[in-house]
Amino acid sequence: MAARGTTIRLADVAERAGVSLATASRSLTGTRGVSVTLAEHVREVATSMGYVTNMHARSLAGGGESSIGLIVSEIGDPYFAEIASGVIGVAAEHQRMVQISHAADPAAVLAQIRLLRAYRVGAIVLAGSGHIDPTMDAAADAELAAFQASGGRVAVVGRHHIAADAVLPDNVAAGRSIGQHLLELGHRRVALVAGPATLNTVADRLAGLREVLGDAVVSVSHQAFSRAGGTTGAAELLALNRNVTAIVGLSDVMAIGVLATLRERGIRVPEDVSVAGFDDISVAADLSPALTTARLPMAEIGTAALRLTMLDPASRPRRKAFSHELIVRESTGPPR
Amino acid sequence: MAARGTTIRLADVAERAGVSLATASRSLTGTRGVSVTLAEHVREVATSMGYVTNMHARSLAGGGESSIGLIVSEIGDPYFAEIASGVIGVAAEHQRMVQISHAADPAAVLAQIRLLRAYRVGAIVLAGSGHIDPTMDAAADAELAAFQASGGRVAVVGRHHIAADAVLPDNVAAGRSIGQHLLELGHRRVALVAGPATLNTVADRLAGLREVLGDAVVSVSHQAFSRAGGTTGAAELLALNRNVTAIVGLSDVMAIGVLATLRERGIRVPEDVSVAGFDDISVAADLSPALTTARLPMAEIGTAALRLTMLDPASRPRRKAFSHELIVRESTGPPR
DNA sequence: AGCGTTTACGTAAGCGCTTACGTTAATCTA
DNA sequence: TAGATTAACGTAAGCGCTTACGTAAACGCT
Repeated sequence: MAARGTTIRLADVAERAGVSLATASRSLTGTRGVSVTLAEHVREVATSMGYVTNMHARSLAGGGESSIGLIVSEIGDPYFAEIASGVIGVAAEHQRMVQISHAADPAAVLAQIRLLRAYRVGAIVLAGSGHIDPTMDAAADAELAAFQASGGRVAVVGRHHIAADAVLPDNVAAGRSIGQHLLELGHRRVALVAGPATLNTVADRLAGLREVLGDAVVSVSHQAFSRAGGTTGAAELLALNRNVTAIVGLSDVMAIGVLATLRERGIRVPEDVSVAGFDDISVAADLSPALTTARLPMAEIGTAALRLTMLDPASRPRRKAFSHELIVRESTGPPR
Repeated sequence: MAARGTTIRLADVAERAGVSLATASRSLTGTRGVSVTLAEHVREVATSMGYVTNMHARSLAGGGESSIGLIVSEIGDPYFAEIASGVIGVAAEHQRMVQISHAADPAAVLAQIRLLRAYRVGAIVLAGSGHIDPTMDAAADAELAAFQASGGRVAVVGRHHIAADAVLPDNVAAGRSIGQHLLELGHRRVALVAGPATLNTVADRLAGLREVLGDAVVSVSHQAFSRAGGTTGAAELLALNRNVTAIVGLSDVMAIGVLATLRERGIRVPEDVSVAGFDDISVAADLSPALTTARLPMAEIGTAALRLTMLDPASRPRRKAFSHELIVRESTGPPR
């Protein structure tokens, strides 16, 4: 909170401009009912005095636009950073602030939703994946439901067990595409380095891969959904020595970890083993070697999510599907 | 704003719990003056009723912790994403929300500072680079000064023309290290692909490079401080055909762009030309080839910036310097 | 010209909360 | 055990703003 009794109130501006508080308020908010010249005058006085609206007071009184809450697992992760970029872009178009929260586990998500509610945000975009087991997200879902019941809007990205607007990346089909691609190249022994099995995103991608690959999936390692998870997953896999000809990371970030481990061990990609990922984060094309991946337009998904919350509240929840695109680059090739 | 007349107020909780508004407030905020058992009872009632504090009201009334404002050029850029991650981490430790704003040019920065002020944030972290010409940032600086005068705290990362806490990455020394490294490898014709010449960050890195490289700098291209800027800068350079043996991008992101253009043209790195960058963003090690760079710990810089704002206000402004570390990887080698 | 409308403002009632100040009962000090 | 603290709670005064309502003047119409 700003201290110092020097804070300039709207009342001060009104007095200095020789008008009532009401007129001053109307002049600044653009509400009609004030002659243009007077309004202009008030605005000049306000500017000259360095007046700054107190959004808290404005919100309390019922005016003002609300801000947007965005919950991500980790903003340092390119996947979420790109979603955030999309969300912030749209928010800025509408003069809305975006409050970003980190929340990696269900308890943290719940806490952040509570906080966002306390801040009376108008909408919440939940970017993290939902869990297969509905009970894990139950508390958070209940909190979101209460938020919606009180007029708040919410949009989730990915499958969640909650009646809210949703942006759905087609993870299953993406998994199929990657699997198909590998199969066509001739791979019959592929390993998967995945994130936590409890996440819908992971489960869906896994389902798509398995559907196409079938018995060709000879190993699945569940690790943290991060680069570090990718490196340990790959290391674990190598220790198993299952003679795989391809490894797919369940996200590009994980695939980057896989690539790192492989490089470290002197295993060539794609000559010795092929590697693929999901998402097509922007650096995917610049990796060593450039990563084959199933592109899902994260920034667009972010903008779409926020846009959903801004539509007319009627006939919700809405869902918007996003299809993927297989991007074949250098990290995949025929098996030896 | 939440709609529906169903909103549960603290007064409702107080009534239901059979206590006064004041006691209810004290129970929830932890203020002493209430017997532990009564406070506990009130809290239970509040929870059972699904009460959610109205932060706007709380802030207006003078209680409550304020949130943090963070201004970045583009959250999708790993450089800023890592800073943001650091800031959000510290903020979470203190139960503070972080409001993130995108602002790429001085006018946008000014607008965002105004908005942040309106939201009565307690502190503002300005992550974007300052400009060489003080007049470009004059308006924003004045706004920040006013913010500080009214009790707000501000921390900037990098050189800015304002009396505020600052975290200073040693860009000049980083430039020297990169230059030195190239010189030692035997390079005598190096090109620089830089961001806007008006930015302090660019100017400082440039100064360090020039100090060491001297006449060895045969070309400097100023582009957008982004991957795209890197690609066009490299393309421009290639068109000039100056026979350079090394190219340094003024940031890793730009270097990535350079690498992309080189790869596209079939120019090998580092055999045909060496490439280096700045920052050591987390993917730098995973590039093709792994990028030699001057590491500046962005996440730490983010946490340090926010921490500065939380210190005792006395004896400010403070400045905290961050030194760099030369990370030699595969993208640099002796010239042909 | 007379009456209803609209326009331009002022007055004042909150929005939901914290906290200074009072009041009473319980605890302590000498 | 009387007087002084202290603890536990209630009362009420705002925090800075928006907006419903009221009023007076200006405007429109027949």
